[in-house]
Amino acid sequence: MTASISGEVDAMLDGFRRAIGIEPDFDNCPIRGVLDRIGDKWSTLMVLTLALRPHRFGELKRAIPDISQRMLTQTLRDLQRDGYVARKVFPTTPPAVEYRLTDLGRSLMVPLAGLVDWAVKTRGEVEAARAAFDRENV
Amino acid sequence: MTASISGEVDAMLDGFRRAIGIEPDFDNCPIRGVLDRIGDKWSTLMVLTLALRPHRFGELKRAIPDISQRMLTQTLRDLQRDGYVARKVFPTTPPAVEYRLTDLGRSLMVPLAGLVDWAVKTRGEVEAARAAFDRENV
DNA sequence: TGCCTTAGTTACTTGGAGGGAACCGGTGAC
DNA sequence: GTCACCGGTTCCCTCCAAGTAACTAAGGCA
Repeated sequence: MTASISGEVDAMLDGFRRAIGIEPDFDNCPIRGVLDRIGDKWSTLMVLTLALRPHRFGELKRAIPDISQRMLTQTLRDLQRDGYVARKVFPTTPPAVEYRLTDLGRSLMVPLAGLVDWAVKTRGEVEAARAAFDRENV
Repeated sequence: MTASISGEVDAMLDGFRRAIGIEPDFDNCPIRGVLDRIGDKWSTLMVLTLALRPHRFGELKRAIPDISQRMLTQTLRDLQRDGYVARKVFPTTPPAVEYRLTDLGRSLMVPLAGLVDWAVKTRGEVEAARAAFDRENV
């Protein structure tokens, strides 16, 4: 780990320094906007699943078995509202509805992949840190 | 946006496909572990603040004015437990406690920078999508 | 006639994240 | 003596994300 991890990080920190001064407005913060989505219980899993291929409503329910129907609908609506997911209705009977990632949704996969990659790589370190902490703090 | 965004994404999706089959265990999922941290209200802001420079407890409270003392302590303990933040006590009177990012914590800045960068870049698109959605759905 | 399907919606409930405020120990300054 | 300072801890309360379960529409099928 060098003193400066990467130019990208430095650029972000500059942006962050400015942000603290200029915009202490939490609700309009673009970072908070995406973090709230990333951070909720199902969004990421849903985006990841839809990245594999488009899914119908029932397919998603089967792909993510422990999600409730209520949260499935709500998460899809939220993702759709933000433009990450497109909803296409086929007026058949019974109705068929297909959900697929938009270009915007697919573009989220890039930073998300970075995060997932980091999580997998540092998994062991984090577990070790937790074990050490719990040992020291009875 | 091409058919395949990047090799990294493809690799992640492969990993994800395996994960759905092998490990449907939510609590031990390394992705969920980092997402829960990233997703909570104060962790990211705290990591970003500590990335600027080490801070004392009171400095953090002043840097993030609307955090409660309770959540400041709790978030710091969580970050410390996972090995992202190091806590150093100076046995002076009154006591001084310094918090700084560990190497592991600094390494998180890389994927985090990617996410922040993406959030800033796509901010307009998301806002437009929301406005369009709200217009169509009364 | 009644039961199956898909894709939802609605009402009720609960667990946990987070907020507010009071309290604490040790010490130096007034 | 008591006030302030720092870095917490503790208790209590509130609010919201999420879960559960029942209900819906429109048609196919037996």
